[in-house]
Amino acid sequence: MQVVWSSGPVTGRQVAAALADRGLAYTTWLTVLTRLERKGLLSRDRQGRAHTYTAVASRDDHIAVLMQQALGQADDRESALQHFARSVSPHEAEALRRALDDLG
Amino acid sequence: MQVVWSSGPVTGRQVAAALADRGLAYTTWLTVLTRLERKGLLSRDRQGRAHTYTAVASRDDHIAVLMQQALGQADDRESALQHFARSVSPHEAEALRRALDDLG
DNA sequence: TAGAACTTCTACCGTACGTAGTATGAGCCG
DNA sequence: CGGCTCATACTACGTACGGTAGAAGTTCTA
Repeated sequence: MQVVWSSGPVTGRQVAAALADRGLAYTTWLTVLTRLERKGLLSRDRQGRAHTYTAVASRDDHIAVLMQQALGQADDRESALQHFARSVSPHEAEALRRALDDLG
Repeated sequence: MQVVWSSGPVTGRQVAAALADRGLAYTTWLTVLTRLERKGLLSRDRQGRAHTYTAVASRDDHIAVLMQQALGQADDRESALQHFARSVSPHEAEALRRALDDLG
């Protein structure tokens, strides 16, 4: 499902071609694209007879939203963030620290 | 659903009492507890004729798991973390920084 | 204008969740 | 010990969503 994102704006035909190895029908991919659009993850744009689908947000932005949603369930957001910080690898902790420093 | 966590080990009766304002049947809460147990979020323990349900992980731990799952969809985890870092409030960024520092 | 390409509509299946009734088992009290 | 009460287990129904796809309708284009 998310694989679609990686390749920039696509038409149904292109998706079906890119993921032909899964042996799914073309209309299946159209349905998937339509549902992703209804869900707000993709936007589309008619180009001649075909639609071109574009990701509304980058994958990283989308992941940030998902993480924020998880965080939203917290009673105490900061405490939850602290737990999360303890759950990442040292390498990732370092990356996170750098990112925070870059915030200024 | 998640409200159950906050109060430590509980029996079905206690849950139903605590959430009586929702006007749901007692057996509804039993079903919910059973499903949460099957899902691995709660563990239970027979205490006489009743079961006592205990959260397997704290809410914060659970949230950390959810956040990790979101992160797991990333192509480049560090990049995703950086995006996430940019999505938190300054206050939370500070808390996160402190938590990372505490990691040693 | 006919055919190809593309979409839209509709559909079926499985799974999950919200909600709850009925049946069954366990413990306690007289 | 027998029955009453309480708790659970089993089953069920509706809704929603994701995966999968065919049939019907629309729009280019040669």
